[in-house]
Amino acid sequence: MDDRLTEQELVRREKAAALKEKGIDPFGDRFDRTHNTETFKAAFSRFSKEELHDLPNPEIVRIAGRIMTRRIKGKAGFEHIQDQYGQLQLYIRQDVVGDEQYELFTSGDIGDIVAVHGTAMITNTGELSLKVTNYLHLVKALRPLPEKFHGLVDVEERYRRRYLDLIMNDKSMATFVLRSKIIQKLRDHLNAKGYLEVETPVLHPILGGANARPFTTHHNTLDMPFYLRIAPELYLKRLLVGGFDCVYEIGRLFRNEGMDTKHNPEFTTIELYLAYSDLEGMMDLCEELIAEVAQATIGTTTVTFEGEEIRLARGWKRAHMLDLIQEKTGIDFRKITDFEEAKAHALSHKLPVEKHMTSVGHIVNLFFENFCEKELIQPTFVHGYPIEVSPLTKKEPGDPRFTQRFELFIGGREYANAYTELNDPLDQKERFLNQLKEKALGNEEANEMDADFVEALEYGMPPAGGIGIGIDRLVMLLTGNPSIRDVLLFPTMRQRAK
RNA sequence: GACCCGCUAGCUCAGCAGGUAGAGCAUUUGACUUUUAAUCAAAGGGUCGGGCGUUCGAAUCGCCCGCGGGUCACCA
Repeated sequence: MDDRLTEQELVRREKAAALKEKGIDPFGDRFDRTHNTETFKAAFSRFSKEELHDLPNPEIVRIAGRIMTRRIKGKAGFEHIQDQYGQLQLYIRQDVVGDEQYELFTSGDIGDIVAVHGTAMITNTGELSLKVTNYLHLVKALRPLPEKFHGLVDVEERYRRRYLDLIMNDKSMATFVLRSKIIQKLRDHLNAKGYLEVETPVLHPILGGANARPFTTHHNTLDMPFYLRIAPELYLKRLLVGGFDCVYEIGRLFRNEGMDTKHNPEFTTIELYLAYSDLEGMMDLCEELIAEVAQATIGTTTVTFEGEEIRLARGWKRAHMLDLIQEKTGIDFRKITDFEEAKAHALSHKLPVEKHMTSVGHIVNLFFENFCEKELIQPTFVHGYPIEVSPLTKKEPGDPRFTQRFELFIGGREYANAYTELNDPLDQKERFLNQLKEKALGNEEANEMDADFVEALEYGMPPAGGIGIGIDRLVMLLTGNPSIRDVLLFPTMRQRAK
C-alpha cells in the first residue's frame, strides 16, 4: 500500500474524522429506499413542472447514490447522484434542510454516497429533479474520482480498477448489465425447454474434451496434480450415460495460451447435450438460441460488428468445409487421399506443416483455417471436419475420413463447436490412442487417454448432439465490443510492479 | 514470444532543436437561493513509470527493466 497521501486524500480523511466527531458514521449503514433513479423517473416524468409544484400531497421519496457533480451557489445548490440505473439531480436549499444538513451537503465530496428524502420537481431548465427535504451522509469516499467530463480513459486503469470504470463510464456499465442479461436469457431459453443446469468438476485429473494447453495445479492432501479444465465435455457426456436427457453447464474454462483481443486465459462457455439428437438438431438449436437471445436482449437480430452488418435471424448458411476450400483455392480434397500429395499442396500454399500432422485431414484443416475462416462474415455452420482433429465426434456415415461436426463462424471468428457425439466406446478408444500418438509427435494440445470415460461409454450413451458456445464472444458481438477485455469484468492482467 | 506505440498532478492532456515543470477538471479559501462541463477571485498540489548512461545541465537524447495497448504467431 502507498502510505503517502495526496492533499485531496488528507482533506477527505479529515472530513471523515469530522463526521465521526459529530456522531455520524463516515461509513454508514442501511438506508431503505423507496426509489432508484430509474423508478423515480418512471414515476414522475409524466408530470409537468406546474403539476409537480402544485401537487397537494407530494410523495416523499427516499433515494441514495454517489455524488457525481456539485454546483453550490451560496445558500442553495445542486448535485447529481448516480446509482446503477443512471443519475438524478438533487436541489438542496439551506432554508429547507436546515443549517446542519446544509453543512453536510457543502462539506461533502464528489464520490461520497448520500441518502436523501424529498419531492419531485422540475427546474427552470426543465430537468426532473428531487427537491431535498432531508440530506444524510452515508459513505465517505477517501479518494477522489476521475475527472467528470472525460471520465476514466486510461485502458489499463479501466481494467485494473473496473469499479472506477463502472462508475465513470456508463457505456461500460451498460455492457456488463447486458452481459448478465444475455446469460440470463440463455438460461431462460434452455430451462423453458426442459434442460437442467449442472455443475461438473473444474479440477480434472486427465486432460480432455478439447485441444488446448492447460494450467496445472496440485492438490496437497491427495498429493496429485490436476489440470484446470479446458472443457467440460467428458463429464457432461457421462451424465448422458447416467440418464440425464438434456443438460447444460455455463462456466469458466482455462487455457494456457496466448492473450489478445479475442482470447483470455479464463473464459466462459455454455456447453449443452441433448440425448437422441444429432448435428442437425444442434444447428437448429444454435441459431434459435442466438437469434432469440439477441432479440430478447438488444431488441434486434441485426448487429454491426467491426464495420460489418451481421444478420442473426434464423436460416443460417450451412457449408461443407471441402466446398469452402475448393471455392477459395480450387483444390478438391474429396479426390485427395494421399498425404504426400496433400502436403505438397500445403507447402506450395506456404502453410506450416508440423510434425504431428501426418494425414490428409490435418492438411484440410490447415487449408480451412488459413483460407476460409476469415471470409465467413454472416453466420455460417461449417461441417465436414476431418476425423484427425475431431477425436470425440461421430464419423460421417458415408465417409469415415470426416466427422459429424460443425463450427459456427460469424465475422470470421469461431463462436460454437458442435458434434453428433461419438458414442461408440471402441471407436472412442481408438481415437484416444491416435491422440496419444500425436502427443508423442509433439502436439501439446492432444487429448490424453481417458479410460474411465471409455468405460462409461461401454455402459451405453444414447445418440446425442452436443454444442459449446463461447459466451464472451457472443457478448462482444451483441454489445459491439471488439476486445474480449471489454466484456470481462476483471480481465487477466500481469501483476503490477510495486 | 516478435515488432510498433504509450506511461508527465487524483483524472484528462500540453510540454520533446536538452536550460529551474504547465492547463482544464478536482482540492482549499472567499462571493453567489433554479444551476447543470455553473460562474467569478485567490491559493496549494509533481522523485515527469523505474534504473543506468551521455551532458555543465535530461520529462526531452541513448541503453536496460517494468506495466499497458495494437499487430502478428498459437488458440476459442
